[in-house]
Amino acid sequence: MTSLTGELSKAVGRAFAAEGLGENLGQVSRSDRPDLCQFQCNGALAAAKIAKANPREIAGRIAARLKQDPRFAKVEIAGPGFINLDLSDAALAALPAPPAAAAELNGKTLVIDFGGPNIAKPMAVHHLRSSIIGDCLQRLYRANGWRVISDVHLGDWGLQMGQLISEIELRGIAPVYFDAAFTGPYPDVSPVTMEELEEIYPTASAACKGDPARLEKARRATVELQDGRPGYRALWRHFVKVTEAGLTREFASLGVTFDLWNGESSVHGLIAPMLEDLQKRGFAEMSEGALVVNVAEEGDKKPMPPLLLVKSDGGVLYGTTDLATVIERVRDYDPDLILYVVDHRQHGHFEQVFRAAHKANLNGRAELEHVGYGTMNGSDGKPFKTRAGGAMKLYDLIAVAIVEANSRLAEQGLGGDYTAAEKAEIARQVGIATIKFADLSNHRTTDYIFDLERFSKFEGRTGPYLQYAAVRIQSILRKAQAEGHAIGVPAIHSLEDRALMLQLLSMGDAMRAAEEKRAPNILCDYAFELAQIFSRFYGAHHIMSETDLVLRGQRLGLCARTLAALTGILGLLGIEVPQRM
RNA sequence: GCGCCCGUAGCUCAGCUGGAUAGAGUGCUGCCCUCCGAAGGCAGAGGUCACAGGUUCGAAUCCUGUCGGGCGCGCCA
Repeated sequence: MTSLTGELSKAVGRAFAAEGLGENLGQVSRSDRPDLCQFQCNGALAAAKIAKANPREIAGRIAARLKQDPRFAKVEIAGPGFINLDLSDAALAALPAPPAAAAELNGKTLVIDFGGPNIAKPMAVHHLRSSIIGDCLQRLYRANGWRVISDVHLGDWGLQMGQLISEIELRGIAPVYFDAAFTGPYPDVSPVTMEELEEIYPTASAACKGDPARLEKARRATVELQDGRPGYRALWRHFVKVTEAGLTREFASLGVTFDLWNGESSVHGLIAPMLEDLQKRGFAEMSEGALVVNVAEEGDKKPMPPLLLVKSDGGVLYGTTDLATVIERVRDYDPDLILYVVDHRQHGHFEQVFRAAHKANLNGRAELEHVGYGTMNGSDGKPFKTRAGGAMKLYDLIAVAIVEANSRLAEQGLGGDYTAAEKAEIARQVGIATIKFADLSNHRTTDYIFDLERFSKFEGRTGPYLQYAAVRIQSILRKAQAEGHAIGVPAIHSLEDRALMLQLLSMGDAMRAAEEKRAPNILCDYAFELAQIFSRFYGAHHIMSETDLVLRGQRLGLCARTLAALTGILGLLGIEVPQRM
C-alpha cells in the first residue's frame, strides 16, 4: 500500500538534502490546521535547532525548491517556520486509488499468537479483546503484504488439566481412565460434556485453592499427564476435543479464524531436548529445586526473577512451553516477527521468556513482541462480573448485541420486505459490528470499561454508523446501475470533493501507522473520518439528480472509491457490510 | 517495598518520537427530510490537558517531585 505522506516526505526530504540538511527532516504529515493547508512539514524548525540558524530562513530555501514541483498548488511558510503545502487538484486526481485489498508480498513473515482460550472453559467477554485485536492485526498485516501465520495457542497443558483429571477421579465419573491395569483401548466418546466441564473446572479450581492436599493431587496428575500416563492422555484428548468443538463455534460467530490450532501441548516433544540443550550450554541451572533460566541483566531497575522451566515437582510451566514454542515457530516458519496479543498484565512473563530466548539465541532472526491490551473491568472499575458474580460468556454478549440490532431494525420500519432469514443475517452483522468497533476503537493499552449499553449503541461513532454509510453508498450505486448511469473517474470541483479525495488517498498512511503501532484504533479513526467526510459530501451535493452527466459520473466515481475504501477498512476490522440494513 | 501503566469536556475516549486556535462521540440547546437511506447533516454551549517545579523560541506531549487510581513482582495461566 503506497503512502501519500511517505511520497511527499521523499520529495521534501530531497529538498532538505539539496540544502545540505538531513533528508529525514522532510517528514510530511497531514496538517493540524486543515483551514490553512493540506500538509505540513516542521523540519525547518528542527533543522534550525540543530544548525542554530533562523528557521524561517531555512524554510524559505526549502520552499523555493518545492515551488519547482508542479504537484504543489501552494507552498507557504507560516508561523515560526512551518512549511505548509497543498497539492493541486490535478495532482490529487492523478494519484492512484489505494488498492482495497491484498498488496503484493513484502517478503516478511509474521507469526501472531492470539485468542488463547483454555480447555474446559467457555469463552468469556475478556477473551473478546485478544480475539478481535489479534484478528484485526492478522488481517492488517496480510493486507500490508506480510505472510502471516496465526495460532490460537490453546491453554491445554498446565495445572488446570491436572485439576480436571483429579476432580474426575474423585467423583468416580470414569474409573477406567484411572485403572493402571487397564491396557485399552479407551472409549471413543467423552465421559464428560462441555457443559459438565464448565462446572467441573471451577469446582476443582476452588477446591485446590482451599486445600493443599487437593492441590498436591492436581499437581501430581499434571505431571503424570505431561509424562504420558495413557489413561490421563486419553481423558485429556477428550477434554480438548470437546472444548475445541465449542471454541470453533465461538470463533466462527465472531468471524475469527486461525491458521493453526496449536496449544501448549503441541511443543511437548521439544521440551526435553530444549532443556538438555539449555543445560548443556549453561543457560539453565537448578535453583531452589527448580530448573530455571536466570534472566536478570545488568542495569535492571527492578528485581527480575528467573524464568522457571521445571518445577520442583517435575512439571513444566507455560513459560517452558512458550519458550519451546519460539523454537518451533523459528524452525517451521523462520519469522521476522512474532506478536503475542495477550493481556498486558502478562508483561513480566513475556519479558522473562523473551530474555531467555535472546540469551540462548533461540529466536533466530525473529523479533519478539508482546502486544498487550488493557483489562476489562465493570463500570465500578473492578474486574467485570455478571450480576450472579460469574464471568459473562462471550456468547451471551453477542446474543444481546444481536437482539438490540434486531429491535433497531424493526424500529426503523425498514425491511418490511426483507425475509426473516435476511433480517436475522443483518442483525447478526450489525450486532457483531457494534461489539467489534466499540472494542477496537479504544486504544488497545487502555484499561477497558465493559459496558453493555456501549455494546448496543448505533448512533455516533459506532460500527453500525460505518455500515450505514457503506450501505447508503451501495444503494446509490445500485440505483445508478439500474438506471444505466456511467461511473466516471473522480474529479475535484468542490471543498467536499477535495476533502473526500484527500481522505481516500490517506488510506495507506492509516494502514501503515496501524501496523507500526499495532493499533487497530487508528483504522477505526480513519474509517469514521472517511464516513463523516462522505456524509458531508453526500449532504452537500446531489448525485443521482445531477443533470450534468459528466459531473454525475465523477460523483458516482467518488462514491465507488469511497465504498471500496470503507469496505476495505471495515474488512480489516473484521466488520461485514450488509447488502442493505 | 521495588517496578510498570494511567490521570485530557458532565460521561466514554482520541491525541503523547514537542510545534500553529487541545479533538471526537455521547449528553444538553437550536436548525435541516414535497431531492439519492435522518442509524444522517449543520450550528452552539462545555476543558487551569491531576498538581508543583524544570528543559525549550515553543510542553497535554520530555525531565523531576507530589497526590490519586490500576497492575505486576519464583514453582497458576
